[in-house]
Amino acid sequence: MLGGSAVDVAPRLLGGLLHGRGVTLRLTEVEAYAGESDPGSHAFRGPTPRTRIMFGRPGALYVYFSYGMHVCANVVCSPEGEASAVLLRAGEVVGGIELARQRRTTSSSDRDLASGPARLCVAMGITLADGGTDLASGPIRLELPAHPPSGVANGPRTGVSGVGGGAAYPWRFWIPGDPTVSTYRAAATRRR
DNA sequence: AGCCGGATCCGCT
DNA sequence: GCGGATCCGGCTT
Repeated sequence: MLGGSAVDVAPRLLGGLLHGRGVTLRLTEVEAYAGESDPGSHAFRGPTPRTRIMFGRPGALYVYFSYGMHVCANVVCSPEGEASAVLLRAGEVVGGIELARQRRTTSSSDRDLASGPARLCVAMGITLADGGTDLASGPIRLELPAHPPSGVANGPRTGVSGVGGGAAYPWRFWIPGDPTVSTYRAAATRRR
């Protein structure tokens, strides 16, 4: 199931369901990170305390803290010892929408409830404490689609600057035309 | 021991 | 469309 490389697994997650804490999400946008060979990946410089989950068992949830205020969730794909993972970037809330609205107090429309990796985590109630939990048996569960989605689109990864960004790694995958797909934004150029 | 910069979001223009 | 918020991990001194 999840034993392959992130690039192979990522498009096959689209249309899949993420269940957890009273909310069900249909995944519409993901991003692949290949591991130690990938300059955009947290695992690029080898295992560290933060990334140990990425180097562990496939099917685990890797959650990290970003920009001082957000958390993002990834699915670990590769066999133990390797470190490829798929970032869950956006989805459509298809169950428990009232609960998702309560968690996402700043969201102005249902379309935006889980449109973005940090928003997705808030809507699902995912926190850093969920890092390392098994997506087959833990509090957050992943259900792959019965049939691989057709017509998947791909392009540059969002927000990845430097060598790992741009056209060299077109590893962002989404369901074309789906309104919950987050608007693309190139890596921010930092002030000064 | 300290600094730099980030797999982002939101509000204002 | 843009810039500020906000803090931790990882690398440098």
